[in-house]
Amino acid sequence: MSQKGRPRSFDRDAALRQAMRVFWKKGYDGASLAELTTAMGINSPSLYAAFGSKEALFREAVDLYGATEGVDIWGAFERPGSAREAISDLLRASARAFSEPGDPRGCLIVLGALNVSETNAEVFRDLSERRMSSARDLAGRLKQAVAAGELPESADCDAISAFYLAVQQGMSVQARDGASRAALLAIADGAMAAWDALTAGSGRNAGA
Amino acid sequence: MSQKGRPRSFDRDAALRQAMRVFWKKGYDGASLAELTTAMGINSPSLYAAFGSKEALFREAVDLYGATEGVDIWGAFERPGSAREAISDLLRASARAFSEPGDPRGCLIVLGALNVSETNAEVFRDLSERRMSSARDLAGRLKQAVAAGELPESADCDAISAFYLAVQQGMSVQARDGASRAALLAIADGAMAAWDALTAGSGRNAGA
DNA sequence: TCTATTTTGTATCGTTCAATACCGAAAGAT
DNA sequence: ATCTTTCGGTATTGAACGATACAAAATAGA
Repeated sequence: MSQKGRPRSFDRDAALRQAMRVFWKKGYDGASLAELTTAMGINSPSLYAAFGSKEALFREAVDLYGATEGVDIWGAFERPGSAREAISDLLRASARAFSEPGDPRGCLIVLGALNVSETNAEVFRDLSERRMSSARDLAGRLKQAVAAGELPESADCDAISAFYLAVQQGMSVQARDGASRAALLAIADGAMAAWDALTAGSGRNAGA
Repeated sequence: MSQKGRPRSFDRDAALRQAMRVFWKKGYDGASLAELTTAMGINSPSLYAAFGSKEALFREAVDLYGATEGVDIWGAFERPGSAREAISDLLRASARAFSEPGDPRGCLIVLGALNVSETNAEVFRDLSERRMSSARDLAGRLKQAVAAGELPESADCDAISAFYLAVQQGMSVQARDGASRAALLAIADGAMAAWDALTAGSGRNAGA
């Protein structure tokens, strides 16, 4: 009923998966239409008919990334367990995801567009908001732990969240530089070494 | 004696400084020749005569960045003091440099080229090597502290170095997302909260 | 003053970019 | 079987890209 004319001859989901991998590897600006259409196995008119534009295709690709890789990485936040376990699992899952053999290295949401140009301003904003949304999710999990009495009231949840997210983002950079899975896991463990001092600290500027 | 023909009518160093700021803000790929020449106040033939190519100009810009911003950030490694002070100063100086009013946010060496394309492969490699060289410098300072008896033999200097560098790299990402100076400094302090546990730990995988 | 040498500004090179016009092909609807 | 609708493939669009050809302009040395 919905299918009136000539049916599409390619798998839209499979094509989107290939596009996601190209964006993941090359970034938004670095991924050319020629490279995208080659990887997707279609011609550019088919791409525009099915996805609208390069920017719209990228948005769908990022959504798909969140629904696949993102679930692997952030899954610990849905499962029961302590806040410490959730963050440790987040970092260790990130280390594994960013060094998965056969996959592009690092995180699409972090590496997809870090420089603003005239053509990618909206894309940068979208990714930036996703990153900041992750920070809010992480802080929310910590505040929940405070409310549950798991962490002291003095814990600076926003600062702790920003710190652990910075570690995860730095792992994306080092993954691009070829860091081994063991090296990334060591970074994750190193970050968890701060947990006791961070959560027991006096909230504002515990270190120094 | 060396000046035979028509003298150059612009200040090469000043033009390079402007080029550095454009690359810093837009990245290597995102900085177009038109934008560079406009900021430098010259035409493209003058750019090519004075610097050779866009890639060669970028290399000189990164060298200048290292000789100016880099000195501010890594200065603590030349000054006397404990390894802990050196790393704390490194992170806090990074937080300040990445949020300096009037300057582009984040680090040119981290953000200049994180996606590899056909035209920037050598640029990516150059920046990647600079990042890894920083990791070696940081680890070297830690090993020096171990040799001096300041840190225990069990300290995993490479892992600690990778962790703190990841924090610094993540700070560049959050600086691009608009994080305040206070937020970046809080990340630096949060990372230092790991120091005691990291350096006293059993070398391999202290956390978890 | 004349020649050699280098820089300057204009105008443009060929390539690649994202995005379409066009038309024949392939399906459902009647 | 014919009409309508949508898709596929070829060819191409105008704009922006990095990089130069060229000739006038400006200096040093003769």
